[in-house]
Amino acid sequence: MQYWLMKSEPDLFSIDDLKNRPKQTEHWDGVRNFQARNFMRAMRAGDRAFFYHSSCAEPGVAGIIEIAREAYPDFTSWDPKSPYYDARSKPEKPYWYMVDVRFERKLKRLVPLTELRQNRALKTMRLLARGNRLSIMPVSANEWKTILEMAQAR
DNA sequence: GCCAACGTTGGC
DNA sequence: GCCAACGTTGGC
Repeated sequence: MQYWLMKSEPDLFSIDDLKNRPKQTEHWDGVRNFQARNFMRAMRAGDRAFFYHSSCAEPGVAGIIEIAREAYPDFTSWDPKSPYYDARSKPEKPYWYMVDVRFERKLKRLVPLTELRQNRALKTMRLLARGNRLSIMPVSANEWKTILEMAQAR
């Protein structure tokens, strides 16, 4: 099983929003970056991901989600009314992809970005790399474990 | 709202 | 294929 981190702006879509969806499942649309798209295509059903809250008062890791369906074409990409519309993408030749995610649980507390930065065990974590803006990225087993432990502390 | 950092685009 | 210009991300 692989581990991932997926960013979302909680004002638009938070972990509680996912929790309140029917079947606690939702598709992860709107990814318009090649690296992030390629990571999504590498995801397998059953993989776990951290749900990360970004661009908000307290950015950080909020909870755990499961990959419920592997990558399939992001249909918002050929919908002219969607803010994620991209003329290069057609139903017969999709350009962008999405996965379905299922709510697993919230962490006991949100682990804020400031704490992640202070933890020496996470020194090489991709999320914390200078200038990183990827919205989807892999997480190592050690990083995963470290962050789970941080959520239990305090 | 600012701005650093980065990805993408497009002229050449 | 280079690289300047532009747009976007996301923390602060």
